[in-house]
Amino acid sequence: MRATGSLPTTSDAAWAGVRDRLRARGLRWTPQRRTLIEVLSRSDGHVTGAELVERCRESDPGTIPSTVYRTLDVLEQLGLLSHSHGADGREEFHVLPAAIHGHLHCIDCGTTWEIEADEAAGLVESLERRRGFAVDVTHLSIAGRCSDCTATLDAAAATDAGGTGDGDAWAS
Amino acid sequence: MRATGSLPTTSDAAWAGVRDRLRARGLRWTPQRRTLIEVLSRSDGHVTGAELVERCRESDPGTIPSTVYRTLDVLEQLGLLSHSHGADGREEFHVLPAAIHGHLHCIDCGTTWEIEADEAAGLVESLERRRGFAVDVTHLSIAGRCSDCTATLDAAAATDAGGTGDGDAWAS
DNA sequence: GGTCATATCGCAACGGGTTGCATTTGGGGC
DNA sequence: GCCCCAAATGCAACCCGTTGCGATATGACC
Repeated sequence: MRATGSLPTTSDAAWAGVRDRLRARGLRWTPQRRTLIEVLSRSDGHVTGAELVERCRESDPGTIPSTVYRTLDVLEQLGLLSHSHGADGREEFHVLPAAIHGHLHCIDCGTTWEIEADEAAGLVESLERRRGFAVDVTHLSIAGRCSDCTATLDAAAATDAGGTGDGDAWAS
Repeated sequence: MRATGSLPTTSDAAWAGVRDRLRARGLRWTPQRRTLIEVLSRSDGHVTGAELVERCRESDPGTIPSTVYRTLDVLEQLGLLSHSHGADGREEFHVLPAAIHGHLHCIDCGTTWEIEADEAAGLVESLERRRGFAVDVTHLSIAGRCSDCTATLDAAAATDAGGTGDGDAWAS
């Protein structure tokens, strides 16, 4: 595990100032926070809370979940990450959102895709105009079935004509 | 609590055939399911899982959570309800969805609104066309700030010019 | 009415996440 | 270098929901 100096999946630069940004707000720089930041700086942008706890434990076996979650809240307030909920409702953290974006979630294969703000722009504007509702795009998580899984499913249906049958009410 | 014959918030008719629909599929009609159905038939359309467990306990103190959740799954397969996740990721059940619809969720006041399929149609079509992704509109839950809360917030900001300041990255 | 397969139940343990509170500790001020 | 207070930690209990499994009971068939 030691990863002597490489594997920087997200830009290290962005994390460099965290300590000072915390201090500037009267918040503190602690070993536990340092551990989490290090884990985050190595992550590829999409992680669940439980995964983060797990990875923190790799560096510091004494890691306590509540500490991690509380720190994640703080970092979210600093704008260093955002979270949404997967199709199953579990927390999913998005590290260093370079651009404001939402997520697409395939209920069959579980894959996640990002959707850029402009893809949702129509919806956002329409809700804003018609209801004055300001959508939090970063929290937006859309469930459904991806093209691959739809194809697989169609093929299966064609083969054993009859198939599973149920629960596809929404796949118009 | 006996509600001798009234308080039917959702159409009773829709629930009448449940027993037979279950049987037709080789599923069973049990006292526990009867209890849950009765609770659902009195509900106003939007409930959390925990609320349902709680209300079932009112009629039958011996109610076990896992039984309730499992029955909810079954009913969802029958199309009698659908679920999504609130802004906090908790399960939210939508009873007897008369029309396919998604939900809007104010992160400040917690109110929920329904959005009809056509309001999301633009998004749905665009995702279908551009990615072949079939959106599950019934599971769609959009977080953001409603017009009232936005107004309140703006007023507050105008007053003590400075305000809370943070975390509003998305309220473009 | 009795038999039997199996759907469902009850229960207990678990997983992810949150909360309240006593204790510790960062770090600014002296 | 030391003091002090608020921020943060650790811990324990809790909440919501899920899962595995042995025990029970529905309801189809006779």
